[in-house]
Amino acid sequence: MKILLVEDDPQLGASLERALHHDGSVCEWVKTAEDAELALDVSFFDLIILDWMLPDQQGIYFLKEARKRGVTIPVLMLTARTATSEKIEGLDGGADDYLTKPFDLDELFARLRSLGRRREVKASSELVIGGLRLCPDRHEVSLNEEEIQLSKTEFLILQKMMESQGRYISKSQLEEYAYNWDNCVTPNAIEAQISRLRKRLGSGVITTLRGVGYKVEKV
Amino acid sequence: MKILLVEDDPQLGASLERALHHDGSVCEWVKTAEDAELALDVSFFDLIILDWMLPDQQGIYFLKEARKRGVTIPVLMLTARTATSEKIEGLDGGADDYLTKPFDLDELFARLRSLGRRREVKASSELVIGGLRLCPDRHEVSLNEEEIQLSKTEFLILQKMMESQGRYISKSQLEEYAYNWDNCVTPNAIEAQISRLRKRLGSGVITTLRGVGYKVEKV
DNA sequence: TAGGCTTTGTCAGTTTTCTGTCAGACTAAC
DNA sequence: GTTAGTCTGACAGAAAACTGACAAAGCCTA
Repeated sequence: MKILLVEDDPQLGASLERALHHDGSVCEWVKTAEDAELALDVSFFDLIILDWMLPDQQGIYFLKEARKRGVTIPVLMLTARTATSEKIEGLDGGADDYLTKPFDLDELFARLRSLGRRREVKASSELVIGGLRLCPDRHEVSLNEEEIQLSKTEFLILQKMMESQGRYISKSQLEEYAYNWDNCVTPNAIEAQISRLRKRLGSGVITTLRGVGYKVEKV
Repeated sequence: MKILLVEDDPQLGASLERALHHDGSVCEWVKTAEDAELALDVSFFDLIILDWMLPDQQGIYFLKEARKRGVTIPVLMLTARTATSEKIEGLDGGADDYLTKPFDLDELFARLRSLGRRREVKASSELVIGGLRLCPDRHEVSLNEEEIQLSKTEFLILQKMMESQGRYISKSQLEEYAYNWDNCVTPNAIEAQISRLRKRLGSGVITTLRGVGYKVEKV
């Protein structure tokens, strides 16, 4: 895991850097918000550990700016402050987690693992709804542990529906997703695909709301 | 945001449920791991608040099992324990965040927002009046936790009425909203829709004020 | 390259569901 | 009791969705 550590306290910074290295992570340690910004522009990071107080800027302002610029990397804030109102400011400013000094290194690592895991989960992102399971990487689908063969388009459509997590998804959305608008197809193409999907998954898995769209039901 | 609250302490549970409702979230409160599992099988949630100690199972085991089964919903664990080793166990068991009792409600909300944001869950603007709940996002309606199927137009009309928050809303307003004036329909079209809505929601939910309009009553 | 198999969009016919209209009943207010 | 407004069951037209058949296209194998 590649971590950007933004901490101006030389002692804490050094020991954190050492500990992170020891933990098997790659760590870039910067001491100012300006350097942090530079680092973000230049490299890719999985995680940011951000001190609340920095010499050139409040960490929280740096964070807010970064979020505005579209940085979505998980951020764990460090601070000596324990006041709840400030924790809230931090979390609402875009932090994903929050730790008050002094803290236990092991807890820090556990929180980092938790933050990092989420990213991995998203990356591998097996989709599960009830007994239905879809693995985009492997291009596999199973229903109640039983494998089901789907064609390419059927798979795409089911994936899109499962990604929307129980929300109805319209035919035009599915069309856009499955055909990229390149191919002009009739709306009936989607209907046909849904019909074929139902034949394979059994009825009851995909429900229709007239005029709205389709969704995958928990079965 | 739809939240599953797993907490056996009746006092804490009740006050959390109230607070979450007040915050605009939909909250399903269960007291045992078994019920939590059931709830997960049946409904979709954006977030889980999980107590460490449950009557039938340790919350952490429940969580580990759920993660194994592919549940990726963010989880915030609640506990009276402050020992770091247990925090670590919680986080490594699949929790996304951790809060020790007693905690500040505002901090809890901030952490929930942070978790929800991470998931890129749009803060779904749930409409709630008494036991009636409407989620425009999911196109779902429930009355006293029981789901109710509505057609597209019925849904639109109920939504408009619920948005006007206890004020009477006239037939012509509803007509404008539901038909965009494109379709010239008789006022009776709305009356028919109201009649159908009443059939589904039960009488007493929608009241009429002659010459003025309709409103949704707290039930 | 031919033949067989699968995939998939289209068509057409069918089915399902929705929904506006009508007519007659009902109701509250005067 | 009258009247205007509202309610609701029945109905029918329309819209949306479903599905079997088919054919074009792609792919694999011999």
